[in-house]
Amino acid sequence: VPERSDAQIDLDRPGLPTIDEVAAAAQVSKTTVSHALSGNRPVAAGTQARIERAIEELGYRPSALARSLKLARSHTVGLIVPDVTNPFYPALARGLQEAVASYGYLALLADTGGDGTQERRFVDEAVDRRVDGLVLSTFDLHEADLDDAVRAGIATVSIGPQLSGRGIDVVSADDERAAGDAVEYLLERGHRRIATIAGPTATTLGAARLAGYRQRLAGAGVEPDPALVRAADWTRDGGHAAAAQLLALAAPPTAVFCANDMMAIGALDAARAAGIDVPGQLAVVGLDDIEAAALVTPALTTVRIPAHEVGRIAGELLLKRMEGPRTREPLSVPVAHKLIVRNSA
Amino acid sequence: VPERSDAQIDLDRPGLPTIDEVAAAAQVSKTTVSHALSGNRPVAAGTQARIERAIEELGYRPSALARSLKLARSHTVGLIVPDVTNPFYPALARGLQEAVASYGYLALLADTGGDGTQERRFVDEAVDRRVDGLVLSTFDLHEADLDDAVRAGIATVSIGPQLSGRGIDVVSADDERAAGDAVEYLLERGHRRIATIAGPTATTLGAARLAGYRQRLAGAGVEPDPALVRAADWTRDGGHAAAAQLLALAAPPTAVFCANDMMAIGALDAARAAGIDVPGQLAVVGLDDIEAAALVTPALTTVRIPAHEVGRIAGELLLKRMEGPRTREPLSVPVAHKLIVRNSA
DNA sequence: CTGAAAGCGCTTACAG
DNA sequence: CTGAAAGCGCTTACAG
Repeated sequence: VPERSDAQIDLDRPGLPTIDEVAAAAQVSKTTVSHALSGNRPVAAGTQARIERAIEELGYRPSALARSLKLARSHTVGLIVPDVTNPFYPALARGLQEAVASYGYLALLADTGGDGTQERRFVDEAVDRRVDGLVLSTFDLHEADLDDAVRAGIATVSIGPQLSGRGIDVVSADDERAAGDAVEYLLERGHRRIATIAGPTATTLGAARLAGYRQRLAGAGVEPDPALVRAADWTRDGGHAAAAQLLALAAPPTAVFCANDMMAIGALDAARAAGIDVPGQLAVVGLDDIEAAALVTPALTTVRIPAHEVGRIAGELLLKRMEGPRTREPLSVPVAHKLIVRNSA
Repeated sequence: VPERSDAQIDLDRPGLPTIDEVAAAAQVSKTTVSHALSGNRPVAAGTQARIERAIEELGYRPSALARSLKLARSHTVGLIVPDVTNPFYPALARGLQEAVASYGYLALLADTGGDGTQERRFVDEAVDRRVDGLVLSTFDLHEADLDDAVRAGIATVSIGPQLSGRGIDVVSADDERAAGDAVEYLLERGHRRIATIAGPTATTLGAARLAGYRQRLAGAGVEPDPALVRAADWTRDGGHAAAAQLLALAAPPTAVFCANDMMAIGALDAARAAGIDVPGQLAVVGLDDIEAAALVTPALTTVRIPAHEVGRIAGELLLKRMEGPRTREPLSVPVAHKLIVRNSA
């Protein structure tokens, strides 16, 4: 007669079974159950089989909470971004996710809306939950806001240079040059009256891209016109409104460099609404190369920053610190950008 | 001489201080530190002050991990959505977040890309991490996939009716009627050749909205034409491609009902690319009323499903189960939809 | 008003 | 090849 454990999934008892219940059902110690699960120590074949059957029958799922507390590693990384509806960030999230998943880490996504209070709140939350790693794409965070995270030994990487120092790794495109290259292309096409729709200039990112615009224009000996510089909030809506103002000028620009693709797509909307031909009457260049850039009409000429790769690199930097030795000089990994010529300029 | 604790933030010792270190610094037991923090028991004013000073000086942050293990509540809710770049879902996430935040819960966001494997993976992850609540906006999940979650006592709410049963609460618009009302509006405007760009018809949501289209057309005595029914993948890109096919028909439609706004915006793109006037030559109606619907040109006529409110209600259902008595009949909360007439139809 | 001790569910050094 | 026990960092029933 084959012996059958009478362990069964008990639907009356609330909660999931614990390792002790599995041990009892398989008639071994929980030490052995733990090793059967982890493979950290050899377990006799028959014992292994009994344990696996018990796990199956009880529907056992180890508590990641208890495991994390014991091991002092949560196998979780946090990703804080300003706007999940901007496809740049989900692409980055996927790159990160893929990089860390094979090492058993889960990436948690937090959307701050670019609000500094929310940014700090999520960092605190991440510290309290003892994430192992943190990737920050933030606008209003300062190094001091990360003191607890650093002290907690949380591996941290900043997307963009604004949070270097304190042992924080950085992965970053050269935003100033990327913006400059976009402007350069417009200059090459013969444009001289080139506007920009900048991001919020109080942010490091917005300032860098604006600087690239100004510097390249100056390099070409083009007189800067303050009326051609508008700041918006990185969104399509913001880009639309800023472009509408530019088009209403007595002397409107013949081209506009938008500091990200979402605003560039908004500029396309504005041109269409005003009956302005793109690129005939207004050339539009973006920055990022989100997936939608290729899909809009006209397809957007832009400078590609490889979001997925940025996420992947951030994940690899995290893994080096999470899996490797604790102290290392902070790394800064540059990411190459690339002009993508389509139909809008 | 005022006595000063010599407790200091020790930057050499890795990791955050524990409650024991705070207790030692404040010269009390950790029991008292715990109560000073929670307020669950009165603490003498002087003691409280000493503890607070020690916490401050040491930079103590309680471990949510240890707390969760002890209390068997993680104060975390998970939200699983198919596509964060569709603004409907971030809006829903914000509604959920706001509802649960005041009770001390954090909402974790997972983006599956509509992939069933990812959906199951995130549910398992949520169970392993012992989240207290789970909100599911999924396409390929079945009730059996939630057995572990239910057994773990995780409060669960489904956005849409596809996961009712097993004690799961539901918050749902009447998708069939919402779609029907969109079609009704087109009928009232005199259209008879009405196409639809449906969602994936294998999904409950896609099927319901398609059924609404068919049923209302039949009710009006309009002969159904299979050539006017196209399925796409809920994205702007998908909507663009489907609309292009519709417009290339020998007998193109005079109106199209799109099963969500993102596809409707894609249809607008396609019409523009083909030089088709909207609404003159093609009326376009969407469904959802995402923020962008009001911003596109022409502004989208659509049927509003209040994403933020859906999220809020989901949060309230969760809270009832998480904070209240364990067993209750599953609830199903209907959400009202509403036709929003703008310029595209 | 305060503390010693047990226990949440795991992992692993130590022992046999 | 396997087990008893300690311990991760908290909370709380029990006791004084």
